[in-house]
Formats: sequence, C-alpha cells, structure tokens
Amino acid sequence: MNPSPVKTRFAPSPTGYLHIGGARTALFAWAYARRHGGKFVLRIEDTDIERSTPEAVQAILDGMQWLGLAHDEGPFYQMQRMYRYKEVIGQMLAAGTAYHCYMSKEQLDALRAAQEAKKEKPRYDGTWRPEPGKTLPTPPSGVQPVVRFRNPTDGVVAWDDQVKGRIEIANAELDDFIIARADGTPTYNFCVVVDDWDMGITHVIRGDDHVNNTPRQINLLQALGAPVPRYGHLSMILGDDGTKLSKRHGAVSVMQYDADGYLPEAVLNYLARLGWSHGDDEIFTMAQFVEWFDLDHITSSAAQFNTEKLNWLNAHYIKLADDARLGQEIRRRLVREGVTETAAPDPAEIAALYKDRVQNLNELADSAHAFYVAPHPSDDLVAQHLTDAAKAALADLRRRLAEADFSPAALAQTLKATLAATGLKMPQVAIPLRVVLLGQPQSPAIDRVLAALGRARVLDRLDRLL
RNA sequence: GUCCCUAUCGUCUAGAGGCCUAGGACAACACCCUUUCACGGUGUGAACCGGGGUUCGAAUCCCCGUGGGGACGCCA
Repeated sequence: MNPSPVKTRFAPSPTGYLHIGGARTALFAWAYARRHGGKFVLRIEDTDIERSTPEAVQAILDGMQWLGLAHDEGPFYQMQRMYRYKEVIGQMLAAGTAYHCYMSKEQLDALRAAQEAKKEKPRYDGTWRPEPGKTLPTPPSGVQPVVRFRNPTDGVVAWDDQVKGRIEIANAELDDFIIARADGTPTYNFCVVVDDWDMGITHVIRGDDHVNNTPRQINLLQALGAPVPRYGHLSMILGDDGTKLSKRHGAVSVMQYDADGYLPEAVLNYLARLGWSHGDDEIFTMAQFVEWFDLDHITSSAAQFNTEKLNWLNAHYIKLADDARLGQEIRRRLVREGVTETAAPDPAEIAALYKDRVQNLNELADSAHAFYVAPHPSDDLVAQHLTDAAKAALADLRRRLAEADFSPAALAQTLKATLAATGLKMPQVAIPLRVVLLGQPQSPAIDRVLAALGRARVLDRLDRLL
C-alpha cells in the first residue's frame, strides 16, 4: 500500500526555443509536482532528427533555468533510449499486439486521398492487420515494413481529464497507427508511452493539442500492461491579437522576455495567472503558487496573452526588487550598449531613483544612460526650454551650485535661493535644468537627480549649454 | 468532411442552482496627490453567445444551434 508519489514531466521537442506556451505547461507540471512533494522530470523528445538541434536543447535548458523551474530527474534524451524502444517493439511483435505492415507511402497516400474524396476521416484500412482466419497478402520483396499497433476495434477509450473532465473516444475513430518507421526508428506516440511508463510518470500535464493522442497512448499502455497515468490537458495560449501564437508575434521565446527587460518573477506570476486562478489573488510568490496550485481551478478554454497586464506585473516586481540587483541589470544593459564607465554614480542609486517609474529593465537602463553619458538634447528641446530667462536662472544656479553642499536637502535650499533671486516658479527652473542635465524635460525629483549626478557632472553639463 | 475540446466586461478571470441588482485585476476614463513626468490613492463605465428545456428558482444542469480552437503524418 505504497501511495505512488506524484511524478510529472515536461517533454519538449528541441525544434525551437522555449516559447511562452511551453513555459506555462512546464510551470504547471512543475508546480503540481512541488505541491504534492513529488518529482519533476525533464525529457527531451528529440526523435525527429531532421528538426532537432543542440541549440534548441540549450535554449530550452536556458529558458527553464531563467524561470527557475528546476527538474529533479533528467534531462533524458529519447535518442539515447533507442535500445529500450526497440526491445519493447520486439516484445509487442512477439505478443501480437503489433504487426508489420508493408503498405508503401505511395499506397497510403492514395488511400488517404480516396477517403478524403469520399469525405471520410482518413485512416489506415487494416490491410496487413492479422486476424484469426484471415489470410494476409504476401509481403512484397525488397520492402522494409513499418510496425503498426493493433488498436482495439470496439468499445471506447475514456479518461477523466484532470482539467477538462471526462473524455470518451470510440475506438472505431482510431486506426492502427505506426509505432516504428521502415528504418526501425520508433515514433512519437510510442516513445512517450514507453517513457511515461519507464519513468513512473503519474500525472501527464501537457498541451491541449495532445488530447487526440491520449486515447492512442492509453490503448498502448494497456496493451503493454502498464499503469495508465492521470492526464490533464491545458488549453492553449493565444497571441495578444487573439490569434494563434507564432513567430510573427515577436517575443515568443522566453529568453526574449529577458532581453526585453522582464523579471522572471513577473513572467512566472503572469503565466501562473493565465488559465489558473486562486480567487481574486493577482500577485503572489512562487511559494504561494506552489501552495495553492491545483488542477481544479484551471480554465479549460484558450486564453489570450495580454502584454499590458504582464507590463503591470513587471512594474510591480521592479518596485519590489532590490536596488543592488537592479543596479546589476542596469550595468549589464549599459555594457551591452557599449557604456563601460558605470562606476559612478552607483547604478543601484540610479535604480532607486527610477524603479517606481519604469515598466521594464530596458526603460530603467535607458533612464540611467544619461547619468553616465552626457546627453545631447535636441535643438527643439533647447529652443523650447532654454529661454533667456531660463538661462539667466540657470547661470545663477550654477554659481550657487559651485559651492553648495550636494545633499538633496541642501540642494533643495539652493534651488529655492535661485527661485527667490529670479522670481521664477520651480517648474520654470527645474524643467530647463532637466533638459540640460538629462536631455529631457521629465525626471525624478530634481534635487535627487542633482545629488546623484554629483557636482562635477552637473557643472560640466551646465557649462556646455549656457 | 469526421472526431474531440471550448464559450462571463476589450483582456485575464471569480462563480460548483438561491449569497449575482454578476465580484476582482489589467486596460480606458475622471478626480486627488505633485516641483515636471511617472508612481500612488479614490471613483466611473464595461460581460453571463442564441434558442429550447429541467427546476419554485439557472451565469451555473441537459439538448440543439452558432462562433472559436485542436486533431485526423513513416512530425512531435
């Protein structure tokens, strides 16, 4: 009476980067295992040698790492398990649950075309399926056969889908699908079954597009005498425009979100909330997510990705983030742009100045840029803001700043002194000053900006434009 | 064509027959805060796909439409 411990898996095929839909599937499978104190397996389904690449494997590993979805077992590679698949195929052939089929691709294509012309569902017609009392055709010489699974012909396959509820499919809808190609290599549905069995997977949490594979896999499992795991099918994620996610939507790779300045915790929180809910909770930590996660509160219909909401979450997590960490992110991005002199001011200090005002790390770095590289305000800006009155005020301020104490509090007093001397209002001085100092009319509180910049930079920039 | 899934504000969703004059969040709009721009705060507008049942009572259960999605490979 050993209750079988929960074991889930994420099984991507390495034919591209880890996209946002795959990331959510991984997140849910991971969370389910964590929630139940079980294991999370990473399996790379690389049997499509034409399209699988080592770069894609690396991209998936990188994406998982960035998100912090650590696996307990694996990564397993299907290409390294060929011996095992061939062994099981041999056993099935011997047991009569699978058989050789000599129908050529051309014949199959013709069969399908004829069925489609008659408006029928295209399916294999069972020519080479052995039956008691049936005489099989003579195998043509020189043709390498494929191996087909002998699928039951009557009854239904049913399972209680953990997210969609009970699903039943008539066996009459299924045909004898190929489990090994003419060259002997096993196919997808077969490898999945052997792997899920061998790896002791108890809960298969995967995309909606696999619903149709499930009855075939259950039949196979049963033919093998293997336990049938529980299945839960997650509906797909649509793009921002409501259409299917594709490369044309831009930032579909998880790592693209890193490049675009998103924090992993924001992406994770967003993804968790996309298709799953816990009452009215919108913002939660991964620890809370793991504690709350269940399959009962997953939405069964497709969800549209909403960048606006992700942006909001990202802004929220940036406000929460540690200044030193944000400083690192600023430095990393500035260096990428060729700004190497980031020793002073301390990027963490600039982060503190701007973290409440930006939606992503790239905006943060863009804001910080002018603190390290003197800006070149456009002629328009200069003409608009650096009026004669403003210049006179800035000249007055410059004289005072040359001697002033550079603490924010003292700077505020200095600014006020200039206002008193010139009779101008704060914005009339502060805005031109921002243009001179940072190249744009908006910024955080001007006294804090002055303090962060430091006397040398401030005076230098004033001198350039006065 | 056949089979399967699906349907609440623009979007993500709450909702397990009465708690629903349908709640929250993003976005939008308005106001407040303010040394600019943001942030933040407060508030407003905004939805149960259609038609039949079942029931004293349906957003919730059933059926039929319709819309959307998926599958039907010697791809995964």
